Amino acid sequence: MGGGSDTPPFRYTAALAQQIENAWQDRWDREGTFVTPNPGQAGFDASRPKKFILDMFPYPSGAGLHVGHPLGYIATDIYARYMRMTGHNVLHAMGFDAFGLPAEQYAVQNNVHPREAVNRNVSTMRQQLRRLGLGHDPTRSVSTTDEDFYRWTQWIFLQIYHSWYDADAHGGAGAARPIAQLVEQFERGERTVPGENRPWKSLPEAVKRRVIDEHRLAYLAEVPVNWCPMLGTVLANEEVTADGRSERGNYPVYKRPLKQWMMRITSYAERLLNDLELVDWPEKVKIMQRNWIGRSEGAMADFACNTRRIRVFTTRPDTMFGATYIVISPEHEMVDHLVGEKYGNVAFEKAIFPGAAEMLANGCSPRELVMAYRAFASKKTDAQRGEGKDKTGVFIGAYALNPVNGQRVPVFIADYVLSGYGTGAIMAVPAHDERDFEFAKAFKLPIRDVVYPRPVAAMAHYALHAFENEVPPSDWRDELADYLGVVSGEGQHQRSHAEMLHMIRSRRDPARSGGVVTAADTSSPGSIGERRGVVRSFWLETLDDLEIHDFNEFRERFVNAGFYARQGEAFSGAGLAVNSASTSLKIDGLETATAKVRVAEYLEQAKLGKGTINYKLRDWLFSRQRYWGEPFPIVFDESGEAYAMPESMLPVTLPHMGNFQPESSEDPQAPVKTPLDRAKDWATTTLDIGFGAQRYKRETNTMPNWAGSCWYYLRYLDPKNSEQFCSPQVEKYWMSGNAEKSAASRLGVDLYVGGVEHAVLHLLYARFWHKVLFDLGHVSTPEPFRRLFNQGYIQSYAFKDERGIYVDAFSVKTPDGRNFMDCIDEFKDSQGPFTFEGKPVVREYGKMGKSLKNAMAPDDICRDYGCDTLRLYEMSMGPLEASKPWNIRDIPGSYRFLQRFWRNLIDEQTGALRVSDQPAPMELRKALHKTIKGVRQDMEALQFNTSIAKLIELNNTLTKHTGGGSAAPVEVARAMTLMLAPLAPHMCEELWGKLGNPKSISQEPFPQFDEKLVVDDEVEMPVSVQGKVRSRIMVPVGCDAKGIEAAALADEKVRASIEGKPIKKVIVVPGKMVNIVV
RNA sequence: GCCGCUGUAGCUCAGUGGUAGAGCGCAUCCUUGGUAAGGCUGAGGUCAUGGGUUCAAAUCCCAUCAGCGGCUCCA
Repeated sequence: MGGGSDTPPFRYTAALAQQIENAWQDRWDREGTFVTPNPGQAGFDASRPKKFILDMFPYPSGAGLHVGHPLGYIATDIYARYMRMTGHNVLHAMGFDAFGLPAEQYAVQNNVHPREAVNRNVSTMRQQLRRLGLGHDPTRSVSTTDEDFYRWTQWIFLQIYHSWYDADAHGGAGAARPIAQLVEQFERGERTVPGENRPWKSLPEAVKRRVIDEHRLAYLAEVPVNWCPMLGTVLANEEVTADGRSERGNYPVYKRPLKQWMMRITSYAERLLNDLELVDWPEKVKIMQRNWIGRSEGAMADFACNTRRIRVFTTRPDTMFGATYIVISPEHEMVDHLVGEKYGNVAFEKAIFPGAAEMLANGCSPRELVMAYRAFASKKTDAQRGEGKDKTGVFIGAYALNPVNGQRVPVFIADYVLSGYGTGAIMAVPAHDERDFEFAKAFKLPIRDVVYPRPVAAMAHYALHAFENEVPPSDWRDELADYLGVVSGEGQHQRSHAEMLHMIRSRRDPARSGGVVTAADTSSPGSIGERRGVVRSFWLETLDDLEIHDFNEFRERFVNAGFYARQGEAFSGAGLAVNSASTSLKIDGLETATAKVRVAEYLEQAKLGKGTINYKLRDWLFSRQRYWGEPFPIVFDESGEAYAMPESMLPVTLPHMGNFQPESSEDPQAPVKTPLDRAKDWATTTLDIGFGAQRYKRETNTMPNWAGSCWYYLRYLDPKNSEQFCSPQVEKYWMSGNAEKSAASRLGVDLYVGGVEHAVLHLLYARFWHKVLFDLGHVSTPEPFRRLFNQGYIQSYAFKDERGIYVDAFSVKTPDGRNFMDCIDEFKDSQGPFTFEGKPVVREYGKMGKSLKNAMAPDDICRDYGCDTLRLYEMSMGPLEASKPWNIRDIPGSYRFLQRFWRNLIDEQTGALRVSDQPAPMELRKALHKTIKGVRQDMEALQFNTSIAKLIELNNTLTKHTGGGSAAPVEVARAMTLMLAPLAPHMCEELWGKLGNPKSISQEPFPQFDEKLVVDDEVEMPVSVQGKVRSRIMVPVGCDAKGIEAAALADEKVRASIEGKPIKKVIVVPGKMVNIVV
């Protein structure tokens, strides 16, 4: 390492780095360097602004860290160190998300109890993180599995359980309120009981209870879940593969209704959406959350059917005149009531699905077909439902009435309508919805245009109202193309479409102008302009594309409202309503947006529906049939009623179980038993929860592993508090700040760094809990995470052998027998062949990971180079947010930079400091101050790669100085050490000590720059003639445009380029460049 | 299919209308004596492609191509 026996004794080698790093890590621990006091505690400085810096909660993997994991941790550490050096109180801690499936699976596979596995893995991970020199506050570390932690997770669950969502609060924005307030309102008659005519007091207890439970933000409901009988548990959607099998074990997964705890996150949909505007997050993540919440404006409309009404949801009420049939989901509860006795004669297909034809031939009834179709549809998993887009379905032998025109339309069931979205029923508008179009085509149902974009509307107008001279045998296609060009011409859109059509048409009326457009018309619509020829040929091409050749056929399309049927695809964009009039409502000619409003108004008036807002977001399924999770603080009495346990009984501790594995079965209908059901002594208990001592059964489901990560950041603030989950004063300081600042700076965590894979679920769930706590007055900010930053992944190559199994990527050889990993650059685009133990392997590229057998442990790099080198390398790989390939060959570059810097300050032979008190030469000093300015900016913006590049450049400048035999000026040495300290803290601590400072460098102020020293007094400016750079001139910084112009024109090379031609124009941008136009 | 991001030196990336840049790698030479060492100097670019706007485009606009990510019968 670092040379042979000749290596100078005090060179910065791996061995020296290790020695320095160990010494400083010990000293940081000993002195509690990174312990951060809370308000009111000794050492707390209230005058400093706060920074709460947070990493996404890691799961303590048994596999240990690889070099990809700490990328974000190193970044937040650098940022935290920089903030400490710029006068902030910094809170930066690290805890462990140790409940959940991965921990349980690890325990099963390694045959240890999860508790033991977690303890072991946490301590390994703490060691690894410590080795990276991360300056976390060790006193604030928490684990979700600590009783002292999950006691408060249960407490928050109770807060949610004891709350309801008052949609009227805050002028309609809504807020969570204690459920006791709801009961008071009912009692005082201030609020009517939904679905009840009787006053609250006269209601039976059971009804009261049902009403209250239906309002709770945490509630029990029977919902379809992903049930995997072989694993004996429900699975989250992301744990189910595309083929409807479990990710682990590849077992079949079924949809099965189960009674589960739910969280009413849908109540918060609007606020979760709107408050995204308050936070400084990557736009990408905001978009993902918006899509997930999936707000859509539309209308509910009731289609009368027999004596009942089918309620549909649509985002396009303006197309209601084009609704030619109705589709409801196969599981829709109304199907049984609506299904007809027998089929009459119809002009469309009655049923399409495997076996349907035979059934129809045998004269099966609608009911029988419905049953058969339901069986067919339920066999498909969600994923399979989406696979083939071929439409299937069954006409149920009933008709409904279209509320806008009274038209009788057939009712179908089809699995392309999902029961969980909207009302589970749609009006089908085949001309303006792709799915409906496909279905209508398959079932031979009518497809009727009701919206045309402007050009098509113009075509329709032309087709239906053409003058004699515009139809065959005249050259009508030319006329039409010309006319379309005019209609679609620039500046025409301000006019109403109808107005414009009228104007243009009347001008072309042969009765008026003789069919000749005169030159007098050239400035008004319909005129002859310069570009008419080009525009006309464009429209002729369009007519060709639309296969418009025969006038009568063309006209027929519009007479039958069958333009899109003929086109073969739906038009789902906005345009103008057509063919949309009845005796009660007429929207022809209205723009889509206006038409939507008009139809919604009509529906409301006619009591047939109303405008409404729908969300894709569903309530959050909060139960897991697992052992390794937080128990619910809930018990059931003998009749099965649920009761919350009082706060005083928390925590409800998880019983120790030797066998904690879930029960598996091959029968998808086998009764669901959770592991905790088997803990008989625990599952049944005698308690006094306010009704005297009674026997109760405990809730034996556990919480999902999202629960702990929903609020862990709040516990970092006050980790040892045994009275509250967090004291309000402490919460207020770290989340809202001490001063009266702008709203933006009061929004919680100042920087939250983590992978984009948590863009939706974790961040949405955590925001939801935080908002509930905010509404109930437990936290001071409406949002938990003000600034979010997604670090990229470290990627690497992976190799699979013939069996498709990953092989150790570090043993893969190139064709010439070298290790692939040592020469990635050369073989980046090569196809190999690559071999592992002589056998051919296939290369892949992706995220680094243990399972891909391409992971490199940070410990190895620390051993070979020191962790300062590793930190520096990881940060200089590229922008933090970018994913980038790990390339071991680039690490020595970072290592050598540290060596060069060290050598600039330290005599490698004696180990003595080698700096001089002489002032730095002006050039060096200027370079220093420019660097300080740049590094400060880069640090704030988390652009550590560029701040490192700037420091390398400065070090190169310094090397030129010291290379001449001079010692580094102390002002440069000090400033550079301080600037490098957040990035390579151990080396800089050491140098800082040698520079005569007893205090840890982490407490020292970051260098300031002198504004005067970052500007040059002379700048070089390029002079270009006709846009080409011909020369460069030096001008003083303050020089005005005239002076610069004179200097430029005086330049010889410039004069040569001008060649005496007359000068038309001289453009001078002071400080930037001169351009001479001749 | 839809949405988003990216495309600049061999590699990883800076560069928000005004001079094409950094680090690493590579090459020459010097020091060092055999190396993942130090220093000097240097080569290396159709800024993905094609149009447009402008005195001036890597940068702004439009289209296309390639790569990556997310969502996907969401009415």
